[in-house]
Amino acid sequence: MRSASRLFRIFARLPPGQAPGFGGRSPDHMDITTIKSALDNETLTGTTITVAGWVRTFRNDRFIALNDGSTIRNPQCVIDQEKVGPETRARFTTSAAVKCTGELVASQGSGQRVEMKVTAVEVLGDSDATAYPIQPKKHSLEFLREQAHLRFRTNTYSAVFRMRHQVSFGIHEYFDLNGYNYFHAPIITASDAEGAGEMFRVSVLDAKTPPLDDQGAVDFKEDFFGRESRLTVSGQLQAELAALALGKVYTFGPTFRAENSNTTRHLAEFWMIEPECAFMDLHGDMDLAEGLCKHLIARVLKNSMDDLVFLDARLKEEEATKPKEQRAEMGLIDRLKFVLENPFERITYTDAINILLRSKPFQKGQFQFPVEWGIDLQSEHERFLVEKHFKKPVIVTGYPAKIKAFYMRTNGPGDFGYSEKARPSLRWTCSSLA
RNA sequence: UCCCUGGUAGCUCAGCUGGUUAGAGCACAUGACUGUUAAUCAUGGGGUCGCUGGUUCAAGUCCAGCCCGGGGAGCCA
Repeated sequence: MRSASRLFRIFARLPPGQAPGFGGRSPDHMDITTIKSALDNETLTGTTITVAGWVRTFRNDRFIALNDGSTIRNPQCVIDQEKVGPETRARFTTSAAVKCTGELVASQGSGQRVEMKVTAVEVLGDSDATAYPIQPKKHSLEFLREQAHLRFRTNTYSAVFRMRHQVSFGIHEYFDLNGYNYFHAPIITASDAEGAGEMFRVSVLDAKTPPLDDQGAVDFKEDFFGRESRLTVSGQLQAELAALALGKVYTFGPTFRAENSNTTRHLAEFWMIEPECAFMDLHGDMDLAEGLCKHLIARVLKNSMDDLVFLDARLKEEEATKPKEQRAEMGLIDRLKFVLENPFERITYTDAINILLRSKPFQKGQFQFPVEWGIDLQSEHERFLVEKHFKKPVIVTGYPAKIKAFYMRTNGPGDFGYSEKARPSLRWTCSSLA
């Protein structure tokens, strides 16, 4: 292991803007080439390199399919059976850690451009085949969730986490390109953000016998901060203050909600983006939101195509098990491209209600919840607008003030009852991207 | 919290209207294999059918309660 200070000196010597790639070699293991660069960097073909990764399968007593996490692709390392004895070959079990050195040559078999002709192989870590639960086959997400320590070794999880990196990085990239300052709102706070959600309490008081005040209530003056403190549900209030001096800021950090809720869209811990901008109108707000979605999609399509192709196929398999009328019309990649290439629909709340009132599901009485001006849109209404009517992301504005939060801006005196705050109804599309 | 749905081998699942010793693929073990692509072939081991109670000559199968998972709704973002 190189020390942190040594690494820093290596980075420090590089010209600005140049990534320390070392020709595909990582800076902390100078002798090891990532599989991604071995496959993509054609100048490496014909050279001798070393790769290190975990065995996915060992075929025909001869071919190690190796994965190192840099890509979803598993190149095959071809063993010379006269040099690698049966005792060693028996250790190439699924998930064993292996280091291979050899020449990267044009593949003799079909299915890949290059393969490694191994001259030296070392098993760095054995994997007990009788105890290892992940097989080279599709597993259910429920099962993988229970194998929390091993799930990243699967194509599905590793693909998702590589893409999460691309999305997280892209969020910072987008706001930076647009002149926003990354703002860190407090995570432990006394602010309840005007009741945005149920909060987790942060306390060092003894839960069984807390100190009490004169009225018999818990005395939070005795607590760590001298007052009742909780985990943040929103950094909005602090970000607004910063925006009034810095102009443009955004938050992107952990947020906590103690809702008694059990759906895939509700997490107790999630990362939230909150841009705050001085001197911006509603149209700028909508442009910013649409631009962010498209920036992230474009970035993922550019940098994560291997992973998307895999997830696209996985989704198609799952869709095929559903009845025809329940299947999604578009695959994952097609949907991403569709969102990227088409402008988002922008309508007012009143338009949305009118569309719903004229819709087939409403007239046939298929909506579970009533539709009339003044009610809040239910999930089924938003889904109809996005999935059936417009078939693209929709932004609904101009909600009746009565059903929106008080901090949202109204259109002004005389134009009663409307909120000007954009309500990005794109969440259905966005959430299904994940 | 409500609605729907499921729980059978390590994993994914089949098991009809209740009826002999509960099956398949994968995984695992042993053997074979110098061009395989989730390799293949042969042989083998592996089960408290979620739990408890009930109906019945007989329950994986029917009934009730409970536990756990998944999907949806509400809540919320």
